[in-house]
Amino acid sequence: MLKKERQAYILHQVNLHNRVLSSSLCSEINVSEDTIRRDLQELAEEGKLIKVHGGALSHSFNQVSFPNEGVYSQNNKQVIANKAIELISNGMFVLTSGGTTIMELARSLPPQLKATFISGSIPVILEYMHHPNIEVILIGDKISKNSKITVGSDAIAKIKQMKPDICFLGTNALDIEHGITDNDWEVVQLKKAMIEASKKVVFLSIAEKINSVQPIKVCDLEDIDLLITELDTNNPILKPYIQAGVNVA
Amino acid sequence: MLKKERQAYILHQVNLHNRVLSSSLCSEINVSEDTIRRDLQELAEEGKLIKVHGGALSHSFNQVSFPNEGVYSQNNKQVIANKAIELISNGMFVLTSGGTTIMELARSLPPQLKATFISGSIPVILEYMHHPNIEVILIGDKISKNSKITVGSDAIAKIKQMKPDICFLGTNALDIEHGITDNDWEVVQLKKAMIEASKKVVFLSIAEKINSVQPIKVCDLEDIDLLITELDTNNPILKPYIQAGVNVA
DNA sequence: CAGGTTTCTGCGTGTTTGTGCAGGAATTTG
DNA sequence: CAAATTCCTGCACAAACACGCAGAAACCTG
Repeated sequence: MLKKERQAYILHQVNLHNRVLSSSLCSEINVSEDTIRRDLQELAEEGKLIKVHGGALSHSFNQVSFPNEGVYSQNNKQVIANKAIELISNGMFVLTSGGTTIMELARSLPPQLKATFISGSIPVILEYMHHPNIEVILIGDKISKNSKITVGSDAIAKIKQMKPDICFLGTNALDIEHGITDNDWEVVQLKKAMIEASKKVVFLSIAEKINSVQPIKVCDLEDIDLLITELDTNNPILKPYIQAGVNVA
Repeated sequence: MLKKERQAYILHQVNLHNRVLSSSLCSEINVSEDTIRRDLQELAEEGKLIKVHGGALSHSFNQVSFPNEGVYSQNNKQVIANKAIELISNGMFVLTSGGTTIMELARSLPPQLKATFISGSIPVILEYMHHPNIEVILIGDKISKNSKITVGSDAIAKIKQMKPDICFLGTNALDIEHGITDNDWEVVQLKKAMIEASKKVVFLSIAEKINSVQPIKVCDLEDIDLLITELDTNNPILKPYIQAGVNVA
């Protein structure tokens, strides 16, 4: 990996997460900690980030601080993303839906990963495009402006032609009785096609989505190959799902 | 292998992968590392790539780095965009390529316009999405990271299924003898398909692109239904083109 | 076409840059 | 304050680089 690429990657990470640890960077990029430190120092001299003990901070971080729904939920999605990433290995074909949890997954992909990612979500695709080593395949069709995702029969047909190794789906609502449910008809059609096409179906869900129901059904619990949450696997909330035969991570 | 061929190959590789190592190039092309270095240096001086220690990077890699083409060229593009907009009316199906001139067109669309826009360029699509009244259709396929556009046989097949009312294409190089030329093979394939599919083909070109040639041919002058530049139609630069039968606006 | 000129390429020289490692100083943390 | 990180300094080594030179090819040009 070239020095400039590395620095661009670091900068990208800093701007996304507002912070970065040199230790985690050095394991992601696979270079010595010294190199990372020198990079951070250089970038700091150029004023592109703020170096601190143990890592670096985004410049914008300073004034903005914590207005949003917060680090809490963000960290949860980080945890989920990290669990999901372990399932991806080089050479895989990965199909993903849209949504903030998938975004977090896209942001956290290790830079040396070489795989092919397929999606119809514009924000997610943008994230994939920043990654140095992954191939990106965009599913085309009419764009639904509110969900920023391509929807329609062409998109569904295209998905059905594929046989991705694994499929990651964000979750809107998950319930022991009603399974996975959602509130956008067109998105549901897409998700159904994705589930059907994929060898392995993984749902990503933050805990607050568990035990809630939405009007339109996506699939049953049996169709889930793996459910990833930020919770520990022996958390009591998950117990009924495990008993119902759902694999949980 | 000739020098020009070699440099074209290098450029192609850089545009394809966003990065290139001089070591891998020299084993691919089978010339000494010095020659590669000299080529890279030359291309860097022409501003066609960014040279770094160990290889080179695509220009689009740092989206930050376009310190050139200032307000002047921007205003020119505004003029072009305004001329182009007059050709669009409500209910039309409009097919567009990517590029900065098309971006300017996308940004300048009047908010009350109700039409359907089709493109495979991610930045352009993002612009369309912000528009309140237009429908957006995204052409899917593998994303070429450097041109930020979907390329491949699927995209071409999809374009060929369409019959848009009008098609706006950015121009890389225009010459009285060689017609429209470009430097990215995959993009050229797309443009050819777009030209074939559309009822009316409009090329947008800033004056500095006129009378220049690139290695790969897109189409002849006869295939152009209308050429839009920022120049006045009786500007002497345009005269030979008008005499050759090109419609100019 | 002969002779000269320019361009292109590869090689050898020494120099610069990028990276990792070791050991001691500085810092955070409990 | 003690342990653990993290940081800095200097050093070593390999890879990449710049420069000059020489032979070969291409290209004028009268």
